[in-house]
Amino acid sequence: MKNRSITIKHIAIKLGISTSTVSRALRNKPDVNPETRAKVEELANSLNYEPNSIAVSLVSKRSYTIGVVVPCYHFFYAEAISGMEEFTIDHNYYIMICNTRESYQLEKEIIKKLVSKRVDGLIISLSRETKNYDHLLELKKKEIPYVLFNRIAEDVDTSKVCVDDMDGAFTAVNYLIKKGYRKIAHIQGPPDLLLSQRRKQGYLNALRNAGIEPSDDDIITSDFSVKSGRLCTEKLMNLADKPDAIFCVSDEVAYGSINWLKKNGYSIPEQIAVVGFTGEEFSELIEPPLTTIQQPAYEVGLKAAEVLLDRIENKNLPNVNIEIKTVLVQRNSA
Amino acid sequence: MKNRSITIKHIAIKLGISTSTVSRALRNKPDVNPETRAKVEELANSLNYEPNSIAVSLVSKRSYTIGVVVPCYHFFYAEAISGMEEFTIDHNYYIMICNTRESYQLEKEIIKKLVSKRVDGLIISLSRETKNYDHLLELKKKEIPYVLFNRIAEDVDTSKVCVDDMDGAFTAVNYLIKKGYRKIAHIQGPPDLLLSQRRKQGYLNALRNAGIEPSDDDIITSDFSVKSGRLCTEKLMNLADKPDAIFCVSDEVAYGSINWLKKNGYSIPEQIAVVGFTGEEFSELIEPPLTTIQQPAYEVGLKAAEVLLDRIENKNLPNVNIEIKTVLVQRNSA
DNA sequence: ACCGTTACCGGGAACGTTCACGCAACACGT
DNA sequence: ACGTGTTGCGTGAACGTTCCCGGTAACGGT
Repeated sequence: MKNRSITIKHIAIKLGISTSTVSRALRNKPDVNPETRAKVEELANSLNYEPNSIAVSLVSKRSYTIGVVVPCYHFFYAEAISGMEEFTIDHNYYIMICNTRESYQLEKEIIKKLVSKRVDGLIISLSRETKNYDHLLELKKKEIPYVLFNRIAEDVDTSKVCVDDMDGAFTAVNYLIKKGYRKIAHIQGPPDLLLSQRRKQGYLNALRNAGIEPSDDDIITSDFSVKSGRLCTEKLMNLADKPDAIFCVSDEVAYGSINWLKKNGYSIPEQIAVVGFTGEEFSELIEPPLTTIQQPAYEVGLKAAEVLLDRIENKNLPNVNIEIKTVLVQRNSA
Repeated sequence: MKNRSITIKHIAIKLGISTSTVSRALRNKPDVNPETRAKVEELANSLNYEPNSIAVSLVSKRSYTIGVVVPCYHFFYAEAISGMEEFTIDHNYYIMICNTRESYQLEKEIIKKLVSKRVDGLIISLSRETKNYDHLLELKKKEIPYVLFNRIAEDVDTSKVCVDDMDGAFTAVNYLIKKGYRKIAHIQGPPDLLLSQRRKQGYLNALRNAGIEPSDDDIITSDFSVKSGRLCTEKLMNLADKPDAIFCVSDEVAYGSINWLKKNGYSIPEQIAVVGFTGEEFSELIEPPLTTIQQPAYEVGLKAAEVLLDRIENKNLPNVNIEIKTVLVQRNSA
């Protein structure tokens, strides 16, 4: 009582022809009589035949599957994954998603497993712990194409897709300056992350560009969370020389910041302005609606998928380094 | 210059033994001399050998992959998928995620493709358009286990995991009644969705339970979006007999509702109360923080994965129908 | 009558594993 | 001397495809 799904062989036997002819007929290859082709197609249809893609993969050495490795399921990644999925499905690829939970160890294991599952390529956003890139070099050695996105590493030789963080930060801070704010603080992300560094650099550039000398006291480190947004804001507001504006590394940090400020009687944006970075769907729903730098997450995912698929189909395409521009969304928090 | 990854055969040849011995050695099977086993393991390690899981799948007829089909990438699904992924990865399964974008046609095609990819099972949340279940019956016929979650269909014979919507809605409305609200309106979801019906039923039950006769005018239909929350609220507040509380089918609808109410000068919760359903992360950040029914999305996903994996490992387990309880989160909007 | 071409089809190997057998070698007890 | 076990290993088929190669038959041209 074996649960055999129907194969090319069944069709061949039933029609009294060989499996190779059936195979040819089904894939619209030449060298098959139109009549036999019709008969094969008819039978295949009526039997609801579906080729076993495992077997196809074994011979073609292509799985039409790509591995996606993210460090968490933050809003940004959900959006980005949505973009990847939409692009890949239209090109007949499927995505396999894994979460490293910010662990370098897990990241290594997961990538290894995905390779053993013979994915055709990988789209990776590095974990917060990742400082060593040997596991990525291994991919290069095995000639498995991969693209880094969002959390990238500068000195890894591969294609990358991310947002122009420096430019986004510059725009945000510049906007604050134009609005008349002068004492602008920055709640930065984990300092070892490239995107944190870049956003901070944009912040510094904007200040210096306006002739304002940044102070170290005005830069404080968060971990992206709402809670740390609250904490950092508290510290900032206990400074002798209080800021009149805060540029936050992420929307969530900004939520925390606004939350603390309101609770402690500050009026936004009159007494103090807050600007975020991400452009979450909800940023417009909080009170006051958040002025923020919108990252096109969906587009980042889609682009990453596009770059990868190109490199899968054509292995010797050169690497690209795509930085997608952000857009400033002006609302009422600044 | 073929990019051959290393196989069991290479190891066999290099060691002068047969592939079956290597296979046995690597999988800790009996019938192999400890010495040869050691040699095999050593060589495999030094060559960084990873079994080709495609080939393994072909013979074992197991892919250790499960297909996840969702209608959109809403917050709830992102959370649920996170739960699935965490559970499955720990059991050495991988998930393949596809988005039907609320289309019945796409849902059918995607499921068919996933089957041809030989997934070991499926976790499905139905599209809004799905009224015909033939594609699910097809799965049953092929003996591919699948579980429905969240957007389930009552008359399909399979395992299901969802939230106890009726109970959640009852709790929410009952809470409003206890708080003294009497004229409670309901912004419902698309009426053909089972979860809409159940939440509405919970709402009705709570009212009748308190001796309040519900009025048809107080029930109005949304599509889950923030925008429709605004629209529905506007209609409700233009009624001759205005409600003093609104029970919303989702948090997003509640955001829209609150948004409209504030813009039009209503004070919450004094003049009118709003209660949501979902328990998004952001529901506590809006003004006023939203009282809502928290759906444990992560847990739903995890449970769905657990139920499916059980049924994959043991095909003749009976179906289960799991309803996970929600919890009322009391905040300031009611 | 001969040869070349074309159209159609089948045989068999290959992809990288696993698995059921079978077999040799040796040990043990009678 | 004989049977009986046990240990360790190899052979070959199987999983469901694709692909290379070769073969046959028919046809047309000289």
